[in-house]
Amino acid sequence: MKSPKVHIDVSKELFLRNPDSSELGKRIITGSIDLINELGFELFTFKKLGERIGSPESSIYRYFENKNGLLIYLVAWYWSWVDYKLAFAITNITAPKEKLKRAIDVLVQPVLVDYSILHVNETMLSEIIIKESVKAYHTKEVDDQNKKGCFSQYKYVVKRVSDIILEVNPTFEYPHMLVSTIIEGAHQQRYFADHLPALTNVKQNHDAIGDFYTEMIFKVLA
Amino acid sequence: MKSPKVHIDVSKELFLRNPDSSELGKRIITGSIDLINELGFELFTFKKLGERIGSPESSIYRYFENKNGLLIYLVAWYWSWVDYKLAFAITNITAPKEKLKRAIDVLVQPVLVDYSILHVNETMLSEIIIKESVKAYHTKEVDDQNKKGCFSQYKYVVKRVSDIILEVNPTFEYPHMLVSTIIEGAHQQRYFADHLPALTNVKQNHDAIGDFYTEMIFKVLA
DNA sequence: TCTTAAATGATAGTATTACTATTATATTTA
DNA sequence: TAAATATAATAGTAATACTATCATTTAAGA
Repeated sequence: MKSPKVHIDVSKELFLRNPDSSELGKRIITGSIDLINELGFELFTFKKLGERIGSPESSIYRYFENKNGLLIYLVAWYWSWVDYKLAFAITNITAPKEKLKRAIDVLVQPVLVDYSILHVNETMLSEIIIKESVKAYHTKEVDDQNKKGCFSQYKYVVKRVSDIILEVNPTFEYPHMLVSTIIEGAHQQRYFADHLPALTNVKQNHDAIGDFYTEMIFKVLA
Repeated sequence: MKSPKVHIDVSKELFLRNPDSSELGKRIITGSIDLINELGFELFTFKKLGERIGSPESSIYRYFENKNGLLIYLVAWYWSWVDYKLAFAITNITAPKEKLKRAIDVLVQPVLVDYSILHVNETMLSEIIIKESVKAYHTKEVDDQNKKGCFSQYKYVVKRVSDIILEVNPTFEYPHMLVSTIIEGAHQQRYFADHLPALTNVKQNHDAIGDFYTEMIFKVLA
């Protein structure tokens, strides 16, 4: 449902009750983005979220099984939104290399503008993705959740960009690997730049991370 | 202290009491590697570890502040061990490209042989690193722990390989970024191959991950 | 508009987790 | 042999991660 009034849909395995369908649901999403950002995912609890939004935690449990389920929802929402941005960024572009360049930009550039679609602060959400998204799938339940389709939004983004890569170089053997390396790498390097700078190379007044990965992808495909 | 009887040292910010200095300490390490592998880090607790090794949890708390501290110790031990393997792999090699090739191999090839230095099952530990190590530094305490030097073993490995990169190409601007991208990328792709194969490209009877990253690094440096 | 169903709020309760504290008993060291 | 140190055994606490119940509000259908 991508209409001018942008609405991001995620599949129904991702929640018990659709948070998009009620006021409380929307407060849960808005509030959780705020609170995870403030406390970090480990210290974030449904109890605290309930206090923040003025509702009992038992009500939040009607929307999500647990806090990991909520994180998976946020991650899926994010990738669904990125997919929308991707589609928009490459519409009417026919030259494969230019298409790829624009796609990479969407993936590796930081989200600075707050698009504020509905009740979601995308800038803040993208920071959560950088800091916490690995925790969404590094769990014991990953295989079950994958079977249910919890990660299909992310997979779809990877597939979409992989297809562009194959337009640029149809014989390249590792398109998915290259795309997921770049996506995860860019997130990780932004995290390192903030917390473990010895693991990266940050330059003043210049987006080293974006440059590095853009350069890398074209060299690998050459 | 790298002698023929290999002994891996980690700095003393990483524990309350050195687990290497007592029988109980060694059982804590051996047992935790077993149990984290079995349960995953989330379900792993000091209580369960105590039951496994036949000691009360309060005794384990004398060695480590909490389970995150223990994970940081295991990760640091691992990188200290990798650094030893690296030093060994490149001794007496003078050609920079050959040196780099050997270093990359140490970083991206899976740990299949159980070297069984002391009480540590390195193969199992390397699986923990792949699945759980991101949780060691994706926390609210990362900056404090970094200041204390908890991650210096990892940083040292990155620096060592970065220096080889600069031997191959002295003008390359992002050596640390390239090394950490490859290390984290290789781990992540092994995880994806097992749990989210749509995000990677696995080939039968052929180490795609090793090939991909080796090829990548030389193309980027060319 | 009245009736019923559905969602929410208020409250309570449980098992587990993540610790801290205390004391007795081994074990090591001086 | 005494003194210091480490471990075991046990208990206890606050917080977490839920589940359950029931009254009340809100929304939807006839």
